[in-house]
Amino acid sequence: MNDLLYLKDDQIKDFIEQIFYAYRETYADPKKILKKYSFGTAHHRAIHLIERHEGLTISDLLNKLKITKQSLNRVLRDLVKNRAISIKKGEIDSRQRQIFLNEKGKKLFEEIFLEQKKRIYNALKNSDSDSVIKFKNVLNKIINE
Amino acid sequence: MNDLLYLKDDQIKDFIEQIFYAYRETYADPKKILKKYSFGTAHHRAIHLIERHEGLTISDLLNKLKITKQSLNRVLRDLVKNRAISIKKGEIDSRQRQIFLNEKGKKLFEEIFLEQKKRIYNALKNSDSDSVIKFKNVLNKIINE
DNA sequence: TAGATATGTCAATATAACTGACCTATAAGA
DNA sequence: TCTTATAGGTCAGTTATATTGACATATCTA
Repeated sequence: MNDLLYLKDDQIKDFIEQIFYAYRETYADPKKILKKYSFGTAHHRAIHLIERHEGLTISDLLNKLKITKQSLNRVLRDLVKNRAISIKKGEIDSRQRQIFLNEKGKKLFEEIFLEQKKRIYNALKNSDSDSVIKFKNVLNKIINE
Repeated sequence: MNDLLYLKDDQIKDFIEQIFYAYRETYADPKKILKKYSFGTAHHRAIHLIERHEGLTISDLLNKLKITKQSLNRVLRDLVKNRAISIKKGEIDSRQRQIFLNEKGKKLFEEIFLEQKKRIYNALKNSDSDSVIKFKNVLNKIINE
């Protein structure tokens, strides 16, 4: 298909394998912390996205997570019950709901992030900025393909 | 924690989000194909690793997947039943089992890979080799942290 | 031969997703 | 204003993938 080494099938297969490991390890690190709060990785992903996109709507979150609203509902119910998040009527369109982290949710996020950060931080600290920029660019191209 | 832009928390949070998207999208692509064979992503991951590491043992596979042997057993049973793989006694240590793809498994792998490859191939084809090398290096550091 | 190792399996449970159906509230267009 | 579309909530049942714990067998190693 191509004579460039980095486009050979074996290289692509390696990437597919490594993307799996990178995801699994990155999200495995904070599982002990989550368990203290009786949360799982589904809650983690939701909290992460809410922190990164404060005030996002239910459908924003559904589009990012790509799960059904029934699945998301379980997760959000748990987070509301725990007072980690608040769900408010949309300011412009009141059919919508906007999701925010409460103080408790912010603290939980920080605790999770502190643990999860280590792996990425340690991987990047010995990389030059050019490597990091190029890593980000390729990652982005993979996502947006 | 650090004054380098690419080590700021926001950047790290972005990476955590992007690693999730990259994994999800990469493994979502072949789901329709898998469904034809009544297989899921668990079977896909196993087939991928068996293809990449022909003749690997049960414990090799367990170490790569990091799931319990009970979980793996369901997956391998399905694959054996489908004649996608063969499990043979270890040549050196006959307590061990070595796993191989059959012709049917190889064809299935190729069908899955052809679909999954597109995303990675298209992402890499417009990147220079330096970007690809650096992407691989950073990914590796994340995994081995 | 005794103990350690590699694997297989039964049973119960947990987590996170799914499909399908149906409901309310609100916005937007004819 | 009436109608339809959209955003979201919820009930019920099911599926996929993982877990824990217990126990069994075969084989290697000291």
